[in-house]
Amino acid sequence: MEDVAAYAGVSRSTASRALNDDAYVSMRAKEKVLGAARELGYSPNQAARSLVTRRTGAVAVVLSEPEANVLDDPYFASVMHGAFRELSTVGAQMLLMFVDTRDDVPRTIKFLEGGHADGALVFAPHKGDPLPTALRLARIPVVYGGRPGNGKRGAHAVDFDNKDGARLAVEHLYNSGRRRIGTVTGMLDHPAAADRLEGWRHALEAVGLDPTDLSEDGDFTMASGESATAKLLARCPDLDAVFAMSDLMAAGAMKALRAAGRRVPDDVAVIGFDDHPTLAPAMEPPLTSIHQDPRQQVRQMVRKLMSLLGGEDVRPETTVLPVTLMVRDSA
Amino acid sequence: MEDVAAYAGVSRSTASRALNDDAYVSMRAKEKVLGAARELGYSPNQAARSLVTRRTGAVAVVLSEPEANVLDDPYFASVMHGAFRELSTVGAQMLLMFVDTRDDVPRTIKFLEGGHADGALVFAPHKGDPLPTALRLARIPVVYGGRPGNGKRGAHAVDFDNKDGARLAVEHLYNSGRRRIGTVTGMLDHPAAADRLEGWRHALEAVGLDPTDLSEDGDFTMASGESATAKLLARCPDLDAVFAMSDLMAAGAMKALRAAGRRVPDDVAVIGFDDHPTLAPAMEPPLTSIHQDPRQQVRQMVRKLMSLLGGEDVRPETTVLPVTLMVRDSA
DNA sequence: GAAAATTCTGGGAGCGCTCCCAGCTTGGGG
DNA sequence: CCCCAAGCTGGGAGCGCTCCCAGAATTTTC
Repeated sequence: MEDVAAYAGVSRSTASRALNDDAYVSMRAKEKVLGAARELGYSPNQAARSLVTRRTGAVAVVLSEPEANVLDDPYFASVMHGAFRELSTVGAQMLLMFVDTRDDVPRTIKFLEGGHADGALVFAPHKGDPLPTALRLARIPVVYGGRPGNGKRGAHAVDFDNKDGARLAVEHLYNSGRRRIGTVTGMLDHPAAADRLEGWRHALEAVGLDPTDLSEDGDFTMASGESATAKLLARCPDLDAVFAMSDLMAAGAMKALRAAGRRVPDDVAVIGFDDHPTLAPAMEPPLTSIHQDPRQQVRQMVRKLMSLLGGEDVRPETTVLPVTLMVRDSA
Repeated sequence: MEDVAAYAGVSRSTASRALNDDAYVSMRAKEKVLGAARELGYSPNQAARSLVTRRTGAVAVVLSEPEANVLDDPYFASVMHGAFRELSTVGAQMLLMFVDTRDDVPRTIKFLEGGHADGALVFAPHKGDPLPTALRLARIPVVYGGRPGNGKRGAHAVDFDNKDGARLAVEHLYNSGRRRIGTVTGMLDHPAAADRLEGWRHALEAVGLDPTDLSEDGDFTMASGESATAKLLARCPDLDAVFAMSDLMAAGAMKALRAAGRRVPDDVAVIGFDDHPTLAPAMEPPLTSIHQDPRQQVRQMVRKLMSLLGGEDVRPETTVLPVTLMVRDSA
């Protein structure tokens, strides 16, 4: 920077101010500095800057989820890409971290404490996940994607309206004449799955149907969707609708239904959750699904984190994003 | 650190040495320092360390690929996760960057030049991608995943044996009696697709078959696999096998075949490429595919990058990883 | 048992930047 | 015409660490 300043004929201080467009720099000086920087191919040393500003310009994106789920669920791909784009717009770098095993937790905390990142965006912590507690102790600015599992107050989060999504699904099925509406859940220690289950149950009861025996547990994978649906079918041969808590499980459900000789949607209707832009319309038949927009979720999360980092005294709360029903052919 | 040193009753220097387990520190001093650090909950300031060592401890993972592909192709999910795990083992952080548009290139370069990362792992640059050239000019240590598009010498890369994969597919199909073996390509400006196409053509010619009219261009997406297969079928109604250059396109091919009333594998055999651990076996029928191991690729890439960063004078070369044929039911 | 080698320690310098403060310049109001 | 506020500039300090070097403590060697 010294060189740039010399080349521009100003002092280090003025150069620094110009480069960071601070107040109190004359137009002339600013232009000269910027020109000099360009000509000299100068780019500031991030480490030195961080050392004094105590900001790294990086945000950690933490996926606290078993490996298999993150790998297969296209929802996470959307999240990662959305996070990158949103962080780009605020000039932040994206540090990606996976937390698969319990061993990863201390390492992640250690890292975050080391000041490598200014804050973190944490996705999908499930019930009993030690990460949120550790994070809170470490006093690191964190925004959660989805309601943090261990119902802690005082967390900043952006969630989808999972309960309402389930209601939309059930009502749509009910209105098209279905009366035996089963569900294939996600892992129930996962708040989203728990909320969807609750929404499903309430919606059934609201229209006077009995949820007993109509729920089978899955784990968000396609294979689990298939086996859960098979079990459901064995237990309730008169099943006429399946609400799967992810598109991937809906795909599994369709496989099971096909294997059992049921036609979709003629014999059994299927509704998914996620409305993944390529997966859902590509299915056979195209999947009716609860639409949620991960990009919007990430945008809100980034916004929240930024105001947190900006020192604003944001009240910790969970922002709930609406979901909608996307009707295609499967229901 | 000063505090830790004082608490341990040694000097700053000794504390630093102990923390970085340098040579020439007595056991006693080391233990005291480590103990003090633990008790005081000290964790070193990365920025200060970077400033003097000129190392950040972070590696950028760059996905130079159109958005849609990265989002949908489960191959990239495997790559990201593998990269994280491999980088973890060498204590490096993972900075994720997507390069979708031409505008992203200068920003990416700027960033890497700024010394935010020690090196980069760059995936899937296609022909005409300006990134590799820019990267070379910037003298940043880079290892490519897949052969870099613009056939530059002097690049470090880890690729799969795409030609041989195509050969394996064709030979398997030929040996099971298929004689009209079509292919659905990926984007041909993508080296992997180009190599697979060449392998397919050579293999056909090697057994005395004519590749004319039997190739249709796709772009690695499921939709393109479907439409390309439909076109292939229209042109060559006697088609009895499809070699799709990705599992996702194989899924599309199956859809098209089903729509045309062809049975798989009875009428038309289908082989994919990637052998994605959850996608391929989940298909109906389970997909025969060319198996490649992204984890192994990433491991080699990280190893290469590390020796590059370690100052070793590694000869730039493309390491070629073998692929195998995974036989399931579709062919 | 002294000299030489070896292991260990502490202080000083400096990495490249931002921030604070003092000072210098300009212009407008009393 | 002087004073004071506001706009702008430059130098000094210091962020928290690692590295270098000189010197102290310990061991080895003849």
